[in-house]
Amino acid sequence: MTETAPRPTLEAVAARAGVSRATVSRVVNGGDGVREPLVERVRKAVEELGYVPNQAARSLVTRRHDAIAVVVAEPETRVFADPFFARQLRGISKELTAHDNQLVLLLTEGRDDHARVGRYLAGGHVDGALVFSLHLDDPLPGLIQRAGVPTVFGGRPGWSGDQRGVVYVDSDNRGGARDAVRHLAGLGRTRIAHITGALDQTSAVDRLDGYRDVMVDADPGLIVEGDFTPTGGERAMRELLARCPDLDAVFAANDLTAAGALRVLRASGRRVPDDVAVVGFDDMLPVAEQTDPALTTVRQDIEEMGRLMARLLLRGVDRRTGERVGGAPSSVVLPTTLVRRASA
Amino acid sequence: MTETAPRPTLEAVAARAGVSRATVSRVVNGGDGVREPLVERVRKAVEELGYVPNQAARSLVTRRHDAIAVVVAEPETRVFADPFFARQLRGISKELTAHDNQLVLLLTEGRDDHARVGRYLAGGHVDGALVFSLHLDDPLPGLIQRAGVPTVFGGRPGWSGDQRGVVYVDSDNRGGARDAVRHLAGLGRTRIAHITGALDQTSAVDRLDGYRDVMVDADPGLIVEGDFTPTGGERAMRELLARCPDLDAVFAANDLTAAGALRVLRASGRRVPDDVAVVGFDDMLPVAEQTDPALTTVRQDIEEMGRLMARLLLRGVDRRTGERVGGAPSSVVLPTTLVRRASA
DNA sequence: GTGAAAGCGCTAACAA
DNA sequence: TTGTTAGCGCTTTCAC
Repeated sequence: MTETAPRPTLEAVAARAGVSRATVSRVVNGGDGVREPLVERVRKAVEELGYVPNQAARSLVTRRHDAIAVVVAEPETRVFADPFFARQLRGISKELTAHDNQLVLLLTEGRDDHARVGRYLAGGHVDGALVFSLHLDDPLPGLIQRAGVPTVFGGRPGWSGDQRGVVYVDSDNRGGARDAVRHLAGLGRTRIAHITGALDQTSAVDRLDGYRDVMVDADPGLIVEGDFTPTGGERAMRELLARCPDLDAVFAANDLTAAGALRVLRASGRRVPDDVAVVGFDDMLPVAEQTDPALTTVRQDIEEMGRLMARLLLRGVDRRTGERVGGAPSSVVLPTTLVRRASA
Repeated sequence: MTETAPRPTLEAVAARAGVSRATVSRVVNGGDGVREPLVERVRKAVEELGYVPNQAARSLVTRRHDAIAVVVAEPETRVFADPFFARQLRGISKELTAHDNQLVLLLTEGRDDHARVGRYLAGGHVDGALVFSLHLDDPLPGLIQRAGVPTVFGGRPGWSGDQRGVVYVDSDNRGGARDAVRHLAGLGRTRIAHITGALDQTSAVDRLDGYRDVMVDADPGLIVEGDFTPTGGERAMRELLARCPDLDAVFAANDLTAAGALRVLRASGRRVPDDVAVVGFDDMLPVAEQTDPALTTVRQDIEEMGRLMARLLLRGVDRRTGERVGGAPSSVVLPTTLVRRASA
């Protein structure tokens, strides 16, 4: 392995097959308009030489890259506390692979990286971007919009800029929250509390809205702000218990929060679900199935979210090449399902 | 945004700065051998035009891509049950970013994808590969080795092929396991059981070896095979309890397994750590801190592993360009640390 | 130290 | 249907 053998070029294949470079190119790119016998000969030559097209040369002329960027902002937060991220990536990867696209991963660590990402996207290295932006005040979405790259967001972006043309895929956080609270109500619970998520994220806001949809005139004391962490859940639960000792149910903004709440409830001597019923959100398996009792929760199809994001993006990208697509893609909100376990 | 403005080329910058393309190229690539006033003029032109080099054109001539592939095999297993993967990626990403390299993510779903990955790597699209291969019989490592791409493995690859030149970064699984068991022994425990991980993975094998290092002539009945999952941990723990009701400690191959074991212990009426002390492995926070009692475990620096992998790879890649590096990189095994919590 | 010119490997008009 | 030809934007000798 001292010297890597030079890889064969179109030229070499053409020579071997006894045709022109153009013909080889046609065959390699689908073979339309080339007569069968030639196609066969070229295929054979490609095979024998182990020819693989040089993507750089191809991109140089086509201006396509068959690559899309996945931008994940602020990985220090939620992204690394749970396996969501990996799940979404998997969905994205599957879809991209099916369309022969590569996935370029851009992880950002705060402000300094924004410029870098902006430059990269504006630099025309990829055909589009899939962006996960978690916070309401994140400057990234705006930056990316300015870069002029086709983009699909993961989760409703909560920024205040121009919303036109923004495409996102999200779970039905609000609807899922409604289902959770209705389920608790259906169990006969009347004093249903809510521990919110970090309210600088749209998912937390939407879940709170869903709670309010059902608990139209809920005691404001039943709502406490959490932050999507177990510790936050514990603190919030203690506060709730102090404020409303008569509560008989808790809807937590996510499973991690619910896990924290569960611990405090147990420590306080409450039995779950007998005294207090608990519902989470996410169906984050390593947590939801391991709590004691196992958690009733709202499941979102994370992998499907990823797949859909990629699909929407590729559709938009195809359009660039002139392919018909029947209108601009629009956002999609995926349904959630309530998963009943032991806690409610 | 109907028509994307054509991005400025070297030519344009050259014209604006009143120099040749060659000079601009030199400045853009470090500015060596160009006199200060010119450098300044070119920099200004670049700035004003918002020039970003076309990577495709550049790669076409340099044959470098400033991109490396991260190959993750079999994402359906462990990778998606815990946040490890994300952590490693983060470490990798940081290091690559610092060296202006992009991260191309290749997720594989079983055999069908191997050919695709092999083709991609052999196709010379990237300068190197970082490979996570979890199973002993994985054909991927061999495939990749054949592709002739500089590669660093995440975790000691356990395949039976030619080991020469194989570079990997791993945690000191064996040493960490020894520490865990010694800690239990230091607590005065004598009947220390071990629930292994999935033994088709080197990490599980190494941890078992570490256990054996300390428990030189342990009762074979104290060792039960698990699979790194909570359910496997439960099953194994039940078996252990049936076989050796007198055990006073358990070293579980990972935290998930420990969590399962903990539940069974509690159900059986054992108090932890009073009756049975438990130690896990990984320090997977969302689990280790949430169990009851919180888990004493062996921490590995996952992010550092990722960073190191990237560093080793880039070093090897640089060498290609003729840069001095002082010998081929060799594998690295990172130390672990015992984290004491309540369970032991 | 700087510029002119020759490609890198490919696709896409256009001609035949 | 097939071949010829002209670049895509850049780096890199090689003159000057």
